[in-house]
Amino acid sequence: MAQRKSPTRPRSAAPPRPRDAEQTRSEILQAARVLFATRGYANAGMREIAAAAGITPALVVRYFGSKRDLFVAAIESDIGLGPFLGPDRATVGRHIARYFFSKPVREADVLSILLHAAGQPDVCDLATELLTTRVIQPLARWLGPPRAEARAALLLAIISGTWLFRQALPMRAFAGGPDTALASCMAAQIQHVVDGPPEA
Amino acid sequence: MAQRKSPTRPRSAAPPRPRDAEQTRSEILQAARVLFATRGYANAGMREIAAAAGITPALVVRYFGSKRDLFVAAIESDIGLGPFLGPDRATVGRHIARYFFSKPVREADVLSILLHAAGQPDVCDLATELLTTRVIQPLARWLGPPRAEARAALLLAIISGTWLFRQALPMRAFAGGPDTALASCMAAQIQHVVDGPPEA
DNA sequence: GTTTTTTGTAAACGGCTGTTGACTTCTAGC
DNA sequence: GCTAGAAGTCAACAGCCGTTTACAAAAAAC
Repeated sequence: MAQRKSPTRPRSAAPPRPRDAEQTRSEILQAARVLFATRGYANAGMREIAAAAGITPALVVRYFGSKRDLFVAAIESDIGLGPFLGPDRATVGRHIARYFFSKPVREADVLSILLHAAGQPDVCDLATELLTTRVIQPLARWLGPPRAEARAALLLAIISGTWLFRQALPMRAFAGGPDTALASCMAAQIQHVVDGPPEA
Repeated sequence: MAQRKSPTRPRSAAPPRPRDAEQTRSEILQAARVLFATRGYANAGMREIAAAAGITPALVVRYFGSKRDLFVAAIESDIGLGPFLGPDRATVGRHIARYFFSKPVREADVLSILLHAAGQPDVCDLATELLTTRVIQPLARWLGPPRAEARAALLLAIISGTWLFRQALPMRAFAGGPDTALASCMAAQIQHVVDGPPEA
């Protein structure tokens, strides 16, 4: 029988992962973003997240406290349309559409994560607050009158709806790249809302 | 101590529900629609659905077999934009917007249920198939060229995004009635897609 | 070289889940 | 009235969940 050198590490086939707290922490966050985005808050389990990060679920708890706190940490870092809200208003529709349709399907994204928070009692309040203060309000300020808030909300709905069917379900009709007819339709539609009030 | 007349019904304060299989079945379906729509497929439990219908979870299983089959039964009855796809194309945007913004927040709706299917491995295939065959394809036929399918997908995204933020999260910015600025913006936006290709 | 702190694992906890089988209770047919 | 079957309840199952506790190993401090 093969002798085992130590009872706690029976085989050294997998080398012991180098202990680096900072990298482990970021790997947990990355795994959480991917799984929250693709499977939703309820369906992404702690064991699944831990396995994707290559560690043990107990360690996830030790790093982030609880699943809800991990969710908060996964989305509070980067959210918002800030990079698009520059002075060039004439091409913002094309830029946004190109950005979203260039990302590969099923990639982690803050918007997907927030959409999956719908219906989860313990995180949907957080999601609505973040979407209001970090997306709708800055967008409304950038759009300006008339009907700034309504147009901002409509833009959020267009982008989120497209993103939802592309990333979360996902549907084949939304699967193409940035040169599809759908991407250009979306660009024109966004631009139409940005340019002016869609009704007198 | 108060004597109990029978061990199986200790108190007759609540009269025994009249036994009507057909009505019970429809009450289960209604409760399932409401809870699937508001809490999502994963978070709506069988016990919760049964309690909302006034019965026992075992009875739900006996009527519908499993949770997934109940989900199928709850959505397959009514789905589609059929009622709106009439010959009058000039006002369809206003009609759709008025319809959606007239429904009270948190009411059961097939669209909400389908959106909540995102990320659930056992039902999202069914959701994408239903949305494709019952919504996108009829809508594309009704719209006609050019870019029929892309425009249909975009319309689905606009409606679903608005509906998601209004019903599922829900966000205050989407909470108003059919006379709000957002409703009229949405109507104009839908009409813009229906009327013609948003880009040459 | 020894001790302390950090980084990680292993196993278990209570609680909730969908589902099942055995059991009552009401109702319709004879 | 009696009985067969439908309608419904009850208690329990196995399995998964997030979380906790106890412990091992690596790194750092002294």
